[in-house]
Amino acid sequence: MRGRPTSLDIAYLAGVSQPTVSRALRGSPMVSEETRKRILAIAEQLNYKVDKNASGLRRQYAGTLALLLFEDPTADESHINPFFLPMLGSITRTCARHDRDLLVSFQQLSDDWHAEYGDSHKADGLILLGYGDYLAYEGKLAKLVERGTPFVRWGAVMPEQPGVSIGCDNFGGGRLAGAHLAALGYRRIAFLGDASEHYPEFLDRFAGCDAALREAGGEGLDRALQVDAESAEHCGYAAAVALLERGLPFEAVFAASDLIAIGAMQAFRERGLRIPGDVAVVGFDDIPAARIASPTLTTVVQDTIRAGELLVDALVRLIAREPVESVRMPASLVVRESTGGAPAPPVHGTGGQ
Amino acid sequence: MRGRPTSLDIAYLAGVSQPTVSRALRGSPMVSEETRKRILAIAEQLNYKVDKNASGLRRQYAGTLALLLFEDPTADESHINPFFLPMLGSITRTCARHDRDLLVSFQQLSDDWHAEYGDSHKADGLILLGYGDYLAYEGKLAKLVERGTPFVRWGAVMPEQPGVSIGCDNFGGGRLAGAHLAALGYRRIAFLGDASEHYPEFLDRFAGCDAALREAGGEGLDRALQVDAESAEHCGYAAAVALLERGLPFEAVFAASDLIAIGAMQAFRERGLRIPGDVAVVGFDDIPAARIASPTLTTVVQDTIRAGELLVDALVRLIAREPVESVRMPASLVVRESTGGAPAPPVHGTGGQ
DNA sequence: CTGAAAGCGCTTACAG
DNA sequence: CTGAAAGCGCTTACAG
Repeated sequence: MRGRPTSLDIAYLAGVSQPTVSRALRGSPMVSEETRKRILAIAEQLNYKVDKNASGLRRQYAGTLALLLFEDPTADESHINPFFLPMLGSITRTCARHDRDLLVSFQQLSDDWHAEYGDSHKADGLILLGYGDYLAYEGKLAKLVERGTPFVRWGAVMPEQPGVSIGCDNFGGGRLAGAHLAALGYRRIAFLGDASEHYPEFLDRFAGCDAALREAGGEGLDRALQVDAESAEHCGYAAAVALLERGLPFEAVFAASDLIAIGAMQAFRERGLRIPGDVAVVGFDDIPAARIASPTLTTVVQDTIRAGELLVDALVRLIAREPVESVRMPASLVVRESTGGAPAPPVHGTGGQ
Repeated sequence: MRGRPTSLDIAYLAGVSQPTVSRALRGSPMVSEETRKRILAIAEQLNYKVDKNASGLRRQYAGTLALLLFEDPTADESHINPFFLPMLGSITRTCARHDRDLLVSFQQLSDDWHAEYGDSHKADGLILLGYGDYLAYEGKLAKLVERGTPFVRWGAVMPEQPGVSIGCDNFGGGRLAGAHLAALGYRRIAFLGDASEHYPEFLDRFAGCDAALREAGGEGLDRALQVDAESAEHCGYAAAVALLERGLPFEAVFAASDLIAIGAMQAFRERGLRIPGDVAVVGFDDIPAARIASPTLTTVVQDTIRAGELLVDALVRLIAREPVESVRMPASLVVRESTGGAPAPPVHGTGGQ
């Protein structure tokens, strides 16, 4: 027995045929209890593991899911959006629960990832994460559908969309933000984020906030107070600067993401504006930095842990050719100092909650 | 031609034998230029990808590296140490450059990961990341070495250590922190972190700081001002509280990691202590939050991007049975507001640098 | 430069 | 309940 043991080695030691070993190991009911036990004991002792390549080849199946994370082209190469970190953790754990391995890869939206995976049996299906220009991306989704590659993506849930999406209720989240600001008496609210069909998530957040302001009897969001920004601190910083340069009055800012909000707060602070005294700020995502920023950031929370579970569960079902629906998850609001709605926490508030 | 095309389909269309297709695709020199071109064109057109299972089975090789990230048992389930995020990005990119896939898995230190991978041909080698009790872990490393499983780990580089490690010069980093504090006139410095052989990285940071203080003519670090803490915000918070309760005077804190530092700063702030006025703080890691915290945190920088490259390069060489040495990477210090050594940055300082 | 043959280690009908 | 046989799709000596 040279090197790694094979099922044949075990068969020899157990005095049975090799297929019987295979059956016993996979828990087939067509093996006697006694034989199974003997085989399992030997396998354990030899530290035998089924060869994934052989098994995958025979079963035409990889037992692996691929997670493709798209990097914002604007982000410097070391900075993945921290929003995805807990989701990544949740995805890996859910994969383990389903007995799948997880291949992780960072991609540019422009790459040929839609061909690279799936076609090579590297992975049985794809999980697509990341912000980016949706229109540049929709075509590739359609191509995946056409080829029958199972995939799920995190992002805006829209009608007529190729494939299955899991996303948060961005409109609802935006509405929570808008209602909160309206209740505090804010009327002229700026929006930092690319609110166009290129970024449907941001657009929905914009629309939700707009709706809440109107419901509160106001005018809604003013496009003159909207500045494009992708989800990165330096974009938020630049957007805030651009907003100030327009010279229009505003009392609060709703940032399309926490990274944008944090960059904007930095710009405001450097220009001597007090937060929330001169300008209130609301973000979106509740990344860890939202609690560390000064002032701490009021923001819309998405349940990233649950999201990771839903993504993997949906993909596993898709691979099994079961029907799967897109899911829009509820969002909630957490009020912190940046909108003046909460006093400084009396007890330790950074590690928990 | 049903479903996915195989090399046989291409052979048929190209009018050659199947092995010739295989040779052409892998760039063997034993194929005429003309034949190769014809084959490549057909493969391209059919969107052919080599089946990884078949190829891996035949070559006894996975083309895959496994990244095992150990979670701090104390961290809540969604919080991976953000320090590892840029490293993860760098690792995935370096893997792509080496034409390897990356399997990612989160493990408890107690799990049987040392058997799970490698033995099953899931991966050709392991990358081990994560903080945790080193002594609980050393035995498993020795077992990996014994089995001949190629692996590299991120962590303290020590003599007589099983396997290959890539780590930063923790002693040197601690010395930079100590020298900085000494130069500012601080003498009584507390250390927050588990400075024992269970956490050799923290111990080295402690020892480096101690050495610098002595070199500056002081007494070194006082164990009475050292409080155990693992790398998490709530641990740093608790450690700072415990430190204050001891009632001993101290002027500055060297935290074994940024997460500890940020938790500690929170505790100090809540008790009305000014930073750096009443207590200066230095961290270690330079996670993104270090720049967002208020005050911004002076800290020791590790080059995580380079670290990711070194880890993958080393593992690839190990797999090829080439000799590989452990590497200790230099650390540097970035001075920010928490030690009062730097004025508030005049320009935008959050996104770049 | 190319082809016929063997085999990587499994899983799964097919017999018994 | 168990075994003999075939085959998943490649790669690689071995001939020519």
